[in-house]
Amino acid sequence: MPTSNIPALAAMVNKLAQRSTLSAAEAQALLDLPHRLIKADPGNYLVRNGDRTDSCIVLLSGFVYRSKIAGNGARQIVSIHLSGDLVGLQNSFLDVADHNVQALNHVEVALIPHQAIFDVTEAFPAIAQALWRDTAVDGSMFREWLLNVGRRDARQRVAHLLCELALRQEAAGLSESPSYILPMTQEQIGDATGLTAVHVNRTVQRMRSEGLINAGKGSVTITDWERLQRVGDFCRAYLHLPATAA
Amino acid sequence: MPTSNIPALAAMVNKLAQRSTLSAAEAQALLDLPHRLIKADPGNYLVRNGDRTDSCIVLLSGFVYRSKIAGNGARQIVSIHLSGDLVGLQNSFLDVADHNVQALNHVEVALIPHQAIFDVTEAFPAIAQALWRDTAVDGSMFREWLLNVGRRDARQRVAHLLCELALRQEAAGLSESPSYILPMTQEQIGDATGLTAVHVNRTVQRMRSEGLINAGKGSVTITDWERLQRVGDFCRAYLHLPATAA
DNA sequence: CGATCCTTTGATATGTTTCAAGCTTAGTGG
DNA sequence: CCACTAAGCTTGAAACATATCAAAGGATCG
Repeated sequence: MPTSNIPALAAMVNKLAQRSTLSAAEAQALLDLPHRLIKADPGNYLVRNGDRTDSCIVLLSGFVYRSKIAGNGARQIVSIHLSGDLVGLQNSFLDVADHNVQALNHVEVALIPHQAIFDVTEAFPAIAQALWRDTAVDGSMFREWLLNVGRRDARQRVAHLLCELALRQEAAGLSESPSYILPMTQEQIGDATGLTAVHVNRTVQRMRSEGLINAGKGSVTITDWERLQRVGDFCRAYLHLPATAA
Repeated sequence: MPTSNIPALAAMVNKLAQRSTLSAAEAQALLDLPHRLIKADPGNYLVRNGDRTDSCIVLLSGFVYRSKIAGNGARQIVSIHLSGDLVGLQNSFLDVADHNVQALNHVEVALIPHQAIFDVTEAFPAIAQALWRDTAVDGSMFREWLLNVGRRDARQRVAHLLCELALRQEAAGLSESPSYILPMTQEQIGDATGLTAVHVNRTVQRMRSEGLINAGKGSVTITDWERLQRVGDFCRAYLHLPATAA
């Protein structure tokens, strides 16, 4: 149960409202979506590749990641999600899940039945658009990750990942720069960037010695944001976040 | 102008109908979408990174690809599209294009105004779902490419790409296996797989000598489909195509 | 039928992986 | 609350896949 009387899905609605205009009625319809609350521990599966899902996931607290496994057993993390993110929306439209969803740390999620999503989108076309836009942004982030993994070297990849997570957490109001929580092991960072845990380790050390970041103990401090962005070839446009005052 | 009196958007409608159920009225509404026909030559840009687009692209003939450019100038191709594909749907929801769309060979495309898309989806919820599902499949393909580029070696990557294109062309009724048209240079194959043109060349030669494929002159012949799939760690599930009789 | 783009080849450089071991930290049960 | 254990981090040396550079040969298209 949430700590206060803030509705469970409030963070999700806020995030959607950042990118799409929602009337009070539409926002309320989203808040009223039926859902079931679930807790999970680090590593627990929320969805398994091949599952036939009947609901989509809204992350209420903690972090989850989506991954795929190659035939040789290698894992590729394809996205990382933070609180307020709609994770399983894609699966609402696809017969069978084509990837895994796992908890990164202790998480709380809400499961919303696909049918409830469909119903609310039929009743409110603006909601359909907002959710569809969310799916489109998801796609944009995959494209950037593809560029990251396909065409950048190890240092750039890690820097880019750290920039993205910093900005997303800040945009979601989950952290004040320059520090944020990152409950990822170096192995998981490697799985997200197409690198080995060993090489991530050496890369992070190098970045530390260069005065770019300070990482460890489940959190990251960015010591030179401007330079880290330059190193990571980071440009926020692909996140399609609203322009900030700063 | 198309060669016969088949409606320009027929291939798109067929493709959508493979994954979603559409009534006759819905199919007709899609066929009736207002559009402008455009031709383009190899390399021509249909959308540029940063563009503010007002229409989405349906590919009528030929091939296009989407790409992103890293700060150092390296290109990553993030998807390849064939005739009947809806290419710019994502951009309908995003302020500014986050990638390029370019012609691979001589192409004919239809441009449909975003507004027309919105209108038809409001009138026909089933169309909204079908298009949304198309966006979701797009996402699924990005995830698989991410796995391909991040966790497979050169031979697997190229094999996987060739399998995907073979299957998609066959599913679209554009080719009979085992041969199909592939107007990509080895450099472009490299850009799609995160490799160098030189290394693609050596990899393709090896695959040729192994009796897997026969490539050249803008087309590919798969000489051992079963083995190529195994080599490429290819599993069609992520394409979310309807099950075939075979 | 020339010019440009694409493929091929060789030699060398380099980034990243692999393997293996020691070290540190965090969590758990007695 | 300490000791034990497992998980994660760090380090080094060697192997490997892929990139880079450079140049020659083929194909394609106006």
